Amino acid sequence: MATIQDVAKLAGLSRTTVSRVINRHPYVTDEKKRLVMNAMEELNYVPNSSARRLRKQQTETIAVYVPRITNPFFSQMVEVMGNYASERGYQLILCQTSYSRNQEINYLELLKTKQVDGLILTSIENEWSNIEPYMNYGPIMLCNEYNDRAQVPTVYLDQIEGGYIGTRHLIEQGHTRIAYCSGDNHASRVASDRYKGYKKALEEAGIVPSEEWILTNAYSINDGKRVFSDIAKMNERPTAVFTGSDEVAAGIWKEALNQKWNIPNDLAIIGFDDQPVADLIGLTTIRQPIEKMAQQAMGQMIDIIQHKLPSKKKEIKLDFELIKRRST
Amino acid sequence: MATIQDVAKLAGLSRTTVSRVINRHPYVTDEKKRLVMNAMEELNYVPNSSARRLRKQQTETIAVYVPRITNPFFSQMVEVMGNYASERGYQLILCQTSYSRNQEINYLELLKTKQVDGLILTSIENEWSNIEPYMNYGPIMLCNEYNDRAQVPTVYLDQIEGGYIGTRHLIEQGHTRIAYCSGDNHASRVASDRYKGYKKALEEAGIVPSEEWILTNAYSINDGKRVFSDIAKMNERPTAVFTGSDEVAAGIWKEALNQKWNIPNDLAIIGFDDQPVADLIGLTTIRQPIEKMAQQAMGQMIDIIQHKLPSKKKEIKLDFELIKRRST
DNA sequence: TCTATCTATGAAAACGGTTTCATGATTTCG
DNA sequence: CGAAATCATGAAACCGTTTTCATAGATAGA
Repeated sequence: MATIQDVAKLAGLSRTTVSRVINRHPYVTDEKKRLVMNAMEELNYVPNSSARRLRKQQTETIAVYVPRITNPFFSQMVEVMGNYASERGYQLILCQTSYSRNQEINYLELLKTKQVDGLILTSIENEWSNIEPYMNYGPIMLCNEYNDRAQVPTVYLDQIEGGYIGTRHLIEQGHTRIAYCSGDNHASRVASDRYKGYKKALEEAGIVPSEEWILTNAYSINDGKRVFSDIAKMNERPTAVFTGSDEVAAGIWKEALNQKWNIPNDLAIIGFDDQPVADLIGLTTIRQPIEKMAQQAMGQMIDIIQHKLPSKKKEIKLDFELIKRRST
Repeated sequence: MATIQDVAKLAGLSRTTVSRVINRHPYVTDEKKRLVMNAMEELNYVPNSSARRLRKQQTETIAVYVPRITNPFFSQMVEVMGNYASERGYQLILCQTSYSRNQEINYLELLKTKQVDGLILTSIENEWSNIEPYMNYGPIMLCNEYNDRAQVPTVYLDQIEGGYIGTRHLIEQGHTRIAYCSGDNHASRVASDRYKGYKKALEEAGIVPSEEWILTNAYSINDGKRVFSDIAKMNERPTAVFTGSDEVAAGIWKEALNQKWNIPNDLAIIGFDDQPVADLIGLTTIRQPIEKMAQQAMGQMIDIIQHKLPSKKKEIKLDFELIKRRST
């Protein structure tokens, strides 16, 4: 591999001048510029990024944290972030926390060793107090997940609203026995707020839900199937169910059909996210503007990095949209 | 940030000795080791990875190329690769080519600038001759896609077999009018071989397909919907359709139901990949062992990097499995 | 006991760039 | 016309590690 020294020698100039040409500094005559360009061409020279990183103390790399990339919500997020980052000359390191606190902390050490210029978290597994110390090592942002104590830029949706809109819709369809099922992450404001929204809508309508109707630990299609069985076994069955993701909703839908239930007559289902599968099976759902969120977050992050802005709270709130389909 | 020099000073030793402790070299007395450890602890020291990269000429980073991360086939692949890499101390840079030749080449420049130790390609957009030159800059592997001319390790499935198994299944179900629909990538052996398998099965059964039945450019659910409309408009309609992915199959299925067609009586559909959606909508499909592929590929790659093995052709062939469901 | 080998450590070079500083040539301005 | 500002270039310092080389003491083998 040719180094900048080789180029300099071939061009009959100093490393400094070559570096100037590479970095488009002013104060290089066109003639020398041409000499350097030719030499670079001839030697097939490419600057070594490790050296550059070391000297410039920046990596042009951004880490994105997701629980699992196979979750369509997060893969859409990453798709958009990746493309946007690439357009602006950044590359993306993917960190899958696998819903594990340890794994999240492991990956956070990345920032310490200066392997990335910044971090975007789309979910949080640990208490914020465990994450906060890492802010010393570089900018951190939240996208999707949010937290009161986190003094960082945050792109989010008010999940109280999300839970409210969905539940309200079910109530308007005449339901009073509405189950609620979600994942179960103690550190997640998304989870707790959405539940608050559900309760709020019920309270407004003067409905008191049975405790039995609150189902947790539901993330995947298979969890959805399990949730259906749980519902089917209940003495006092709900007539509708609010779910935390389209995947879980799809699992419920699938198992309900297996058992010859009629959707929505025997059970109305509302999903969350508006993933492709929702359209496929005719699922009413609450769309989150993933693309906008991802772009806003990545844009902010690059801004912060490039202008060395101090990390401070700055909330960007986006809006939901209810997508009515056949399942309610 | 504390540097190795700071640690050395605090411990009253040389940088060399500190480095030895960090890298677990022999020939350090336990006493000095303890001194160093304490100093590192006290200063909250973490080695700077840029410096280390520069000196060691390796990055502990592997780039994975996929067309789009939102395609479930590839997101599953990346999920497994990411976890496996992380276990072995490597991190993963995600490169989405967006089915674009330019984008693929752009990302290939990464390897040139030594930003990664190796490359795993799961798809190929350019002719191999355009990719080959990059082999000079570091190890490249193929996983899923394959190519005769590529002298690199390859984890793959024989897609002739894939096309054959699916088509053969439809023939065994009594179909003789079988449409074929797929993406359309000229550089892709996966695409061309699968088509060969389709033709082979038909020929064996003495069937000559109508040219009208060969549908291309189908990647997504929406493409599937379009494909259904095309089929519905045909004079000589097929009674079954072989598709290149479960997503496309799902699109066909969805639109067929919309038009009140009966699946499989009016139209049998076979998908490819066995993604979660296949189980959901009861799609017969051909399962690819994604997890195994991903692990084999990442394992090989790390081996190659760590033992500095020369890049040469080495084919690891895995097998399909037909999953029979209600759509055929 | 004398040499060869092994153990333990540090000084200095190396990795490949960018940035600072110095210097001289050229241009601008009063 | 002389001083100040601007332009153009290179030498050397610097980023923070790892690796090579040198050295000296300890141990083993003859």
